[in-house]
Amino acid sequence: MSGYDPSRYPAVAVTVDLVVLTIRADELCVLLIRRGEAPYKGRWALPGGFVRPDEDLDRAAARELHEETGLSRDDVHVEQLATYGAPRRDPRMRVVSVAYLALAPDLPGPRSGSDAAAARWAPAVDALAGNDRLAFDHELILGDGLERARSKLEYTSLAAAFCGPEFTVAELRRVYEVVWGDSLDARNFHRKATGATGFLEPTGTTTTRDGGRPAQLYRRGAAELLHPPLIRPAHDAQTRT
Amino acid sequence: MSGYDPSRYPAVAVTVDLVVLTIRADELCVLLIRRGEAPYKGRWALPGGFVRPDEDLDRAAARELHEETGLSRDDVHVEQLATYGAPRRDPRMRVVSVAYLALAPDLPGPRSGSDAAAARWAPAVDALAGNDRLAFDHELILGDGLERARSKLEYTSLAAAFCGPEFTVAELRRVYEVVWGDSLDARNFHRKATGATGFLEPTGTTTTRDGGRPAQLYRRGAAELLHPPLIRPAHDAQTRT
DNA sequence: GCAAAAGTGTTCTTCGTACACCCATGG
DNA sequence: CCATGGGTGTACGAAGAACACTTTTGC
Repeated sequence: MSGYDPSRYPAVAVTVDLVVLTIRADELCVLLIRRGEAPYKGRWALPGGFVRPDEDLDRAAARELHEETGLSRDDVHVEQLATYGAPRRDPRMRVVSVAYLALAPDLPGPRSGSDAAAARWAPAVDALAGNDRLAFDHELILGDGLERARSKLEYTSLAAAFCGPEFTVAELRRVYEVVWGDSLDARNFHRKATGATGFLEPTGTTTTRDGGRPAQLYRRGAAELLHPPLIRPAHDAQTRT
Repeated sequence: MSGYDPSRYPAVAVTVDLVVLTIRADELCVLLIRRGEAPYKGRWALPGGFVRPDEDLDRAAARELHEETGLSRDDVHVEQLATYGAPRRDPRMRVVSVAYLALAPDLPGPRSGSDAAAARWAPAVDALAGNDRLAFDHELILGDGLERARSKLEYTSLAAAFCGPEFTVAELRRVYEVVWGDSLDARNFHRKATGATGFLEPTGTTTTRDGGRPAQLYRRGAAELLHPPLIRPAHDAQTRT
């Protein structure tokens, strides 16, 4: 890194953009904001905003998340996804955007925040392949976020971030089924999920909210990584050479 | 993203930093540059530099890599690692750095580029835990890079990026052993590596450069992801509950 | 009782591991 | 012919998939 010459390296704006995912009505949904200003006025976009002068990137992401959803970092899993900086991705000026992935439980309470003209939860697949394209390169970002979420469910305890503080094994299984778009054997899933060390912590109480026999309630355990992992069904896709 | 007001959001500089890894003499090594200017003058740092006004981030990383090593993108695997933007990580000004991970084969040819005062390949573990600390937050970045490399070897064909264009199974195995710091059963490794679909493509020729019976030479195959993956030995670390 | 969902047991197969063994070269 | 590493065969045990079966609720 040599000396910094402002005339040679003009100002760059740094933003954070959020891929906020949740599960509503057995669908994987992403939070979208309708843009109230040009460019892309009226189009849907991922929530986000400028990083403030003395603000860490993670903090900026948490702040934006709170502004748009009212959620705090304790309720939601947030992690950095990737950074997007193509020269003309924003027509106004050079904008480098650090994207974050957030996984939230389905929140029945208040949703929209302050400055957003309109916000909605859109089914993730519709947002990716729908008729009205997202603003900027946000479909690219969303695609990367979905891929990250899908693969991280396999080897981390992240699926629990989609559930409330207490949940049943069946509710957890629905998370996997919705995110992977695949059905799983309830019996084997139960064994694997309860068998993975540090994944689930029984609360001792039960619930019948899913119907049928009362189910044990669990909290998320301390483990971040799953041993052994839950493997996504192979779907016998390719056979090469 | 609301309107942009330069007085409220002052200039931010964006740089790329590179974690360039290679294997030399059975050690995982990282490329370091000695800084010729303040801050951290005289200290070792990861190679990197400012992103140019009309330059994509990936392109900036490739350019810096070429400047420092002479390597082009065809020889080396390069991928984005993460972005670091703590407010005071650079004492001069706000600098957001997009870090890249590069995996290169051991190059016997020319090494140092143009503007680097001094460059060296340092064993990665020494650079992380050595007596002279790296400049800026580069130890944090290096640590993340090493972790990424180690885990990606399991489920991608990335290990081949450490080898030359043609290599033997034993040479590939050495890569895994060095990166993971573990010894692997040569016979089982052979079966798994040659059995993974699209991982290795036999050239038809053999070599005796490793001694003993001639070994088949391979090129990297088309597959990016390994099916099935090569699993890192468990080392029977934890046994819980 | 019946439907519905939770949870357990069992069988079969597949896969990882350990290691015996043979192959092809250089010296 | 012997040392060295390449490569194959095999046996055993662990883990995953499929599914029969029992348990406990609501209606």
